[in-house]
Amino acid sequence: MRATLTHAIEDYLKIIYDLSVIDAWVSTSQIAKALEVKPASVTGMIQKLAAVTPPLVEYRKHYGVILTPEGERVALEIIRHHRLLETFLHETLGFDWDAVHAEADRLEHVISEEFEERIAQVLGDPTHDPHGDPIPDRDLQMPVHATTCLSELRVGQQARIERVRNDNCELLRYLSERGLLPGVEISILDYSPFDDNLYLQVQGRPESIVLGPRITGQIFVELK
Amino acid sequence: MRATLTHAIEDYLKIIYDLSVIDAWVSTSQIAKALEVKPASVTGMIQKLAAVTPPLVEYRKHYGVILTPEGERVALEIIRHHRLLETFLHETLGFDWDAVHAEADRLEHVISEEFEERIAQVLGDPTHDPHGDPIPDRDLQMPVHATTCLSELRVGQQARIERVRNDNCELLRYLSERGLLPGVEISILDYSPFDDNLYLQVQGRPESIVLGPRITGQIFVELK
DNA sequence: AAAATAATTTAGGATAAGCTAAATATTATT
DNA sequence: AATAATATTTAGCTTATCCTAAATTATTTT
Ligand SMILES: [Mn+2]
Ligand SMILES: [Mn+2]
Ligand SMILES: [Mn+2]
Ligand SMILES: [Mn+2]
Repeated sequence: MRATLTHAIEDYLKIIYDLSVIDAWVSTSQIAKALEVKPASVTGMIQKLAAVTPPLVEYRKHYGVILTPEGERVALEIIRHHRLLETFLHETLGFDWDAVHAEADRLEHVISEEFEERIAQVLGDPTHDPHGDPIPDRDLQMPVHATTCLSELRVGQQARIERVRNDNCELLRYLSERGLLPGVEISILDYSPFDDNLYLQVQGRPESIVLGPRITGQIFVELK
Repeated sequence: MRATLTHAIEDYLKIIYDLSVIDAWVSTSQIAKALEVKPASVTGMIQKLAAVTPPLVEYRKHYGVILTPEGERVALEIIRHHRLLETFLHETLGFDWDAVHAEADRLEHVISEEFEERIAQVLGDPTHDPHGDPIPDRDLQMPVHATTCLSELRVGQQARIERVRNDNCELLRYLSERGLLPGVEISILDYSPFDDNLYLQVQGRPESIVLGPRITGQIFVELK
C-alpha cells in the first residue's frame, strides 16, 4: 500500500534529489553526511523507501539509490515548498537572507497545499528563491537556470551571479557582507592555478576579493 | 533535567489550559476526548509531564491534573503562536475564517520566535484572533475579554459578538453563512425554556434566526 | 592474489507516542 | 453495605526514527 510521507522520508527524498544532480546514483554515505545521521540509519531508511508501493527509490545493495518517478515527484513537491517558503520569509516577512533556510526546513513538511498556493500568489509565482535556486512550478517543472560554476571562470570574463548554495548560513553571511548576492555583476581579475583562487571585482565595490575553490564551487553564474 | 518540548507535549499543555478555564483540575478522560486519543495514552503522557524537571503539571492519581506555572507558561506560548498564526493566515494570506484553525494547529509547533515576532509586527500586535479569542502578549499576559455566554441572554437584551469557539470548522461555516461573526450586533427576540432555543435578530439581516444551546454555548458576547 | 582500507549492512537497543485488553479504583444506585 | 457503572491505570505491543557495535562486502594498494 501507499507509504505515509513522514517528515524524515520527505527529507531523505529531498536530499537524494539534490545529491543526484551531481551523480544520478547516490550512495549511503553521501546521504548520511548530508543529513547528519549515521550510515546505518540511512540503510534502514532507503530499504524502506525501496520496499513501499509504489517504490520511492530504486536500491542496489552496496551501490546506492536513484529516485523513481514517484520519489522525484515527492522530492519536487517538498523542494517547491521549501523555496517558496524561503522567498516568502525573506520578501514578505523580512527575514535575513541567511536565516530563511533553517525556518523553511521545518515548515516545508507542515504547510498545506492551500498555504503553498497562497504564498505563491502573494509573491507573484516567483521562479527563483532568495539564493537564486529555481522553484518548481505548479506542475513541478523546474525553470531553466544557470549551470556555469564560478570556479570555471578565468581572467577577463564577466558574469552575473545567479545562485548560491544555501545550506550553510555562515557562508551566506560571509558572501552577503562582500556583496556577493544573486543579480550582482562580477569580473575576474586574476587566477592562481595551484590553489585555484579567483581574484574578482564586484560591481559597485572599491576593493577586489579573493575567493578559494571551496567558495567558488558553491556559486553559479550567467556569463556576459 | 529540562524536558524536550515535543509537539505532543505542547498539544497536551494547550488543551489542559483550555479545559482548565471551566474547572482548574482537568481529568484524564476530558483530555482524551479533546485530543481524540485513548485515556490510557493520556495517563502515560500526564505521568511524564508530572515527572520532568521542572514539572509541567501537578498530577493526582484518579483525580486529574493542573498546570504548574511552568506548564502554563509553555501553554500560553503555544496559544500565542496558534492565535497569531490564525490571524496571519486570515488577514495576510486570505484564508477563510473556518480554514485557519487546522493549519495553525500544525504550524504552531514549528515556527521560531523570530517568525512569531515578525507576524506580530506585520499584524500590528493584534489582541484577538479571527474567532475573537484573546492573544497573549509578548509577556504572555492575556488581554481582558468578554465572558458572557450567548446562552445566558434573554428576551430584549442586545449584545455584540466577541468570540466563537473555533475547533469545529463546520460550525464556523454555518455561523458565518448566517452573519454570526465577531463584531456583529444581535438582539434577542424570544427564548423557549424547554429546549433552550434562542430566537435572535442579526443586525443588517432581514430574517430572524433560531439557535439551540449547542450553538449558543459556544458564542461569547459583550452586553450593550 | 593477498592484505589493508573503506563503505555498507545487520543486529540489537533506545526513545517517543500511540494502541488494546485487563486490572483496579472511584462514584452512583439500589 | 453491596453491587453496578464509570473512570483510570497498568502491562504489554506497535510503529517511526535514530543510535552503536559487529559483521560483511567492495575497492585499493602492495
Ligand atoms: Mn526538512
Ligand atoms: Mn505542495
Ligand atoms: Mn497542535
Ligand atoms: Mn513564542
